[in-house]
Amino acid sequence: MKAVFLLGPTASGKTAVALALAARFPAEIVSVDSAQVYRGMDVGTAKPDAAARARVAHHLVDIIDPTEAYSAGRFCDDAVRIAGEIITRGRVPILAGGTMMYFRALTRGIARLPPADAQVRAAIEERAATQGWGALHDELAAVDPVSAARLERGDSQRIQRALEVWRVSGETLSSLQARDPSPPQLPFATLSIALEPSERAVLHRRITRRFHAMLEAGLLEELEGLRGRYVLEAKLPSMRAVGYRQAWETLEGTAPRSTLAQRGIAATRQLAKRQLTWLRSMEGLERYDCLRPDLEGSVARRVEDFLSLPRGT
RNA sequence: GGCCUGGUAGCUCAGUUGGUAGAGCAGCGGAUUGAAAAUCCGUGUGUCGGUGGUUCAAUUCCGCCCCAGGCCA
Repeated sequence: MKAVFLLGPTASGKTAVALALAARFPAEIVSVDSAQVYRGMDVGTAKPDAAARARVAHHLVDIIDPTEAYSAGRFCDDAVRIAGEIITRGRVPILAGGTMMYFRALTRGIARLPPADAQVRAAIEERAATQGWGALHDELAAVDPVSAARLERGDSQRIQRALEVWRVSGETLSSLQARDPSPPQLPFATLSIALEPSERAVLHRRITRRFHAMLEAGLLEELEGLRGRYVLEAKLPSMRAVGYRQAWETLEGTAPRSTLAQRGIAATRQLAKRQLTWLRSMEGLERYDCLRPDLEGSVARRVEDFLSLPRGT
């Protein structure tokens, strides 16, 4: 009853490590990635290719359309269920990815809250458009002063969520969050491996190369195709994903094609920085320099110890 | 070779009627409870191209030099 968590920023080599592990013992990979859930968004999310997916089972990849939304709450339910099924099959679940809030929701628990309500969100957004988020922050302060004190006046997304919870459930976000604070016990023992670069500059170089490769692999064309198949909007979570947002701007003509690479690379670096901030604050991780030679081998030896397996070569 | 226009933060540029300078972007640090690849908060010393001169004081005015672009030969 064991599972492996593998976390790291974008371009840190998670996929290669996960596949190397799966080559050494029977395993299945559970993606912990808020963008790889979308069907058709392959190039920009660096999804594992068909060969890798034929070799090792991948879960929580291609599970919704880009018109839909996923969430940390759904991820927790899905991941716990799927990991259990993998264990039942006699294999080891490798939960690998870079969406750190999903990891945190899984390991520290997440309060039971009402799911998103598109109508309520639209109504709140409409009011924000005329009155500004400051007014909505004031409104939140009247009903849920604890949450309001925690949130910045400009934090539109969290103010909206707190008001949404209040309107949908009649209870405040802060009281619901305080209700069952104890983290749910995961039904398996875990080893958490974090991949972090010893030199940020090297990661930046990798990001640059990778984004250029994505453009050559047809990121822009992929998005054009998606726009033909689905009714998409810029505000959808899928279209806010790094790379797709910038490509969208170019297709709409609001930002020139000539700056696409530069904008996409910057957005990716900023993502990596936020991911590294998460990792620094997380406890209970075994940290590996993702730039070290033989990263796959050293992680594999540690994981084999954890699983009490005889060592591979 | 001559004339013109530029040379200020990593990049694009603003500015100082002479008192050593500031925006956007990037970068860096942080937060993070069903949108999280999201959303938000904080963070700006840089030989003001070089060198001489004028001045109490020059990045600012003047001379020369270097570099880039343009025009004329």
